[in-house]
Amino acid sequence: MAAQENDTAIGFKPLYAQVKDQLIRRLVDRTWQPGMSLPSEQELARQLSVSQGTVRKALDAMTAENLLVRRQGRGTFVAEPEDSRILFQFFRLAADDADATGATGAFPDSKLLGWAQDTADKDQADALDLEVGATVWLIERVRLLLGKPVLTETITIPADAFPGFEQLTEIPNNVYQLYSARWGITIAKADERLKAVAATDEDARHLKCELGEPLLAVRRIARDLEEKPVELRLSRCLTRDMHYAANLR
Amino acid sequence: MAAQENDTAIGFKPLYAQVKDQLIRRLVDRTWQPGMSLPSEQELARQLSVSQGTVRKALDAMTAENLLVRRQGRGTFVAEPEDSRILFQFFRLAADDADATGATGAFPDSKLLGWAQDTADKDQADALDLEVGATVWLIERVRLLLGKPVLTETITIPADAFPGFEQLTEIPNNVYQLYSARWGITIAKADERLKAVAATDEDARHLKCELGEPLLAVRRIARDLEEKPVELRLSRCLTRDMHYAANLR
DNA sequence: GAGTGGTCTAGACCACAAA
DNA sequence: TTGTGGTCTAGACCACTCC
Repeated sequence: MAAQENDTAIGFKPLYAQVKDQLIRRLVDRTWQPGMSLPSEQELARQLSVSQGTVRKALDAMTAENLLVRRQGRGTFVAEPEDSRILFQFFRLAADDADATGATGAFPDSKLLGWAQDTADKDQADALDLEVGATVWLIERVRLLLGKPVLTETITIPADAFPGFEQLTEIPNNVYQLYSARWGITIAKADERLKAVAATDEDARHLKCELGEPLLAVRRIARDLEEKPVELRLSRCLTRDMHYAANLR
Repeated sequence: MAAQENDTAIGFKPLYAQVKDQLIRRLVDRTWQPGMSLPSEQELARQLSVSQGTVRKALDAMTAENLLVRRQGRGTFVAEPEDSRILFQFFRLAADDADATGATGAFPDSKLLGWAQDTADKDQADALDLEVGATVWLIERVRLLLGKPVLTETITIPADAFPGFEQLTEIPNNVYQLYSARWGITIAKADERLKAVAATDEDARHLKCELGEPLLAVRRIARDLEEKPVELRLSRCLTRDMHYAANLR
């Protein structure tokens, strides 16, 4: 492989980790785009001058991180942000009578309240690694399940990372699909912080609930393939007949 | 390995999965107890008549599930329910000013409110796979961080699974440690459901908060090595200066 | 120095999908 | 039939720990 013989240096990485880094680089630079198939293990091993087993270890790790999808007999593919996966991976709200895995079965509909340009305040700037005052886009939506409003969400994204955003005429339900298709941005992981809060006037209006009713507030920072924060999403969820599912292991 | 040649049968499992099952059986029957070291990979491979690579794959999987701890040069050990691991793995509440990984740094203190025997209602019975009316133990505690009450918790466990529970004179802070040491029960994973609720009279008294203040309600079902539910834990958390951390990937 | 897990290799055979 | 990923094997060398 492309010679990385730092053995005693602190920056040492095993070969398979170096291979993984190389492969992720190809995802970042869009050499391999969502849906495309990668070369076979044998071919990659030859290209990188490592054994097939080492390539496999890198591919397995990336598959575990939902970056790739492997199908026996067919090949290895770059994961796509289809509704079903995004739903399972990033939408942890489920009806109380659904099963334990956390999938709702249906993608929540969206009612767009509006979107506009703004400047980042301290909180947004910290979350997105921006300067205070940097230009951002705000998107406000109410999301519905089976026709009923279940949460409001405010999405903040840096204008710099999404050039031409102002030309959009509509915001699709699945914005991660949009980020990928329009700007080549892959959301790879997200960190969420949950709190219980009281419904404000505005919450009550949007969610048709009582003023002061307890809501689940979720603060999500979504990151791209390089762990760079690219989206801040604040949600406020009605949890009368719903719950947020988490699996600890 | 102990001959399991069902190839076309629907119950087919790869060798390494069969090996893993075998090893877990030895954890369940306490052949290997927390803190003990396992035989070396070579030795296990010989015992089970498989290659070292196959054993390794099983061991790696179990390590990923926090059942084992491997230390280069020393050996492979059965994971212990020490405070630091339990804290990191099962306690997702953190102060807002802590870092993003979800560790609080300190194990929350406990103020025991009492424990008593009771009979399982429908909800408890469903959660723990019991008959309605089965005998259970209830434990009520308030937990404190830096001296301040942050949550109340009600633990329900089946009396059958914890014989001699009535002889306890105190309940330690880390009950998973107790389950392990006293009854050989290992908590391997847990599913949590979160909701926002309003503080009741009792909540307000225990947490020194306002009546009706929004609290984060966490319903945890903890499972043993065989995925059997062994504990139901209902928590109600003050999240004014705290949050529940979740990582989505 | 002996023994352990961590990494890497090379090659075999299988199940599966597509042509 | 061909090519893919999935499994399994056998053996090498390294880094680390303990004696």
